[in-house]
Amino acid sequence: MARKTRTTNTPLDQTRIIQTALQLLDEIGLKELSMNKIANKLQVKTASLYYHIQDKDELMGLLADRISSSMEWPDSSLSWREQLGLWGESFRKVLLSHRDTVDLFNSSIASGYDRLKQVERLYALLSSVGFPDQQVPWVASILKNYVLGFVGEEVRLRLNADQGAISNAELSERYNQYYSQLPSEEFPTVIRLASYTTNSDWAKEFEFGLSVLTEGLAVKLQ
Amino acid sequence: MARKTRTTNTPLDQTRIIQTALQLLDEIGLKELSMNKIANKLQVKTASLYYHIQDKDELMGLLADRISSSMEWPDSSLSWREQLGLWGESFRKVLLSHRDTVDLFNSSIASGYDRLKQVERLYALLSSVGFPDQQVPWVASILKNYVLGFVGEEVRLRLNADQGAISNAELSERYNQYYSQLPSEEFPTVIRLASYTTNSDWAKEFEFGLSVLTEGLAVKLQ
DNA sequence: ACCTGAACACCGTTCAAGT
DNA sequence: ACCTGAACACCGTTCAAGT
Repeated sequence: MARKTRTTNTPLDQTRIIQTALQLLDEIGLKELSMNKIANKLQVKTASLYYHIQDKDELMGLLADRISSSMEWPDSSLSWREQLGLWGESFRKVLLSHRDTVDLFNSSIASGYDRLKQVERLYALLSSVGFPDQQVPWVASILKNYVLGFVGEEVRLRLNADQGAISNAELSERYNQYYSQLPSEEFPTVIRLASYTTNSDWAKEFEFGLSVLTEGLAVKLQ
Repeated sequence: MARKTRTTNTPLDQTRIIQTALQLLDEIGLKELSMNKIANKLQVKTASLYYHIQDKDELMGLLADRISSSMEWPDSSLSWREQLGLWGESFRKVLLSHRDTVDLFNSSIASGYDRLKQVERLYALLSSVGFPDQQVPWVASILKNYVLGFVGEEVRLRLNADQGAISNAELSERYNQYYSQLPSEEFPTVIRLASYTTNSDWAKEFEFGLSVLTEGLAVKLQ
């Protein structure tokens, strides 16, 4: 038999699996991301993945960790309001840098090094600002949930728009039509505000919400 | 052939499917809830479900709608702060009344009658308080996301506790041990606050967060 | 009109066996 | 040590066929 000259594939390891999974995530989205497809892309049988990884859940956790490792942190010489503002924008940017990250983060508990590191930094910031120990995890959780919730909704609504390759104005018009079909005695306010439920400036809306939080937190700090 | 006296099953319809699915949801949780198992519980073949329902996604939406139909609404004669406080508690109560409701709500867009009705009521409240039209959907979204995020985390952490049938003190101890394994130069704050990350009074923490939001909103209203 | 049998194209995971 | 073949117990969905 002729000796095959096919190059031996570089061996599998967690890093390579994660990297490929992340690529695939961006191509096909979280719902379509399967162990089979990841293995396929790595030119390997599915069972091989299980030598390097416990199960799909663990892989999802590693993915989330990998993504959050690219968080940038605000300079600690800034005021706490500025720091929180920049933190929020930075977190949002990270979440928008890959597909379906919000679902990914929500489906796995933060236990990896990189995600814990984010928690550490946020705790430290809040603690230095003057929040009592008991409230620090509470406040951190509020902030984290705000960003996750916001970006989750942002992505859901943007997807609706992108699917049809439609302009903002057209989308707004479509919503208007949808809502105006509703019985007007039952949904007067929804109908009246229909045009405001879509065509918004996401960055501006994000900042608005974050400032609601910081104002509220400032009151608590008094 | 002998005539079978087996009672003919009451015919399938959406309502019966939803009801059974909801029961099953509480028994086995969202991840285990499959069309097969729902059909099985109804003593019917899986394919039959598809005569009454488009697909699983639609069923999940109907489920979410059914759950949110039992929302109670605060008396509109109260102050807006009180109304928002009661609204939050009511929403939280509804979410805690069935298993995995947060994932359910997050995986389906609000389009059914009952969920839209909740939106209408919240919009109306915020509008009457004096928020400008553009901000009403923003604020509603902030409030909704706060409750969903909070309850999601509450359920996740409570589950950790219930799995081991463990007391609050024991759980806190376990967390302490877990966190103290971390390198102390890297995670000083997380380690220091370890005991506060678990044994909290959920109702109190919920109220705290909601009051942060209302204080912040009050500032915006000035 | 309502339900089913049978098939399709997938899942995640395990484990003995191969190299 | 690392990978695979083969199997297991499931998924959601479709559709011609039965009553």
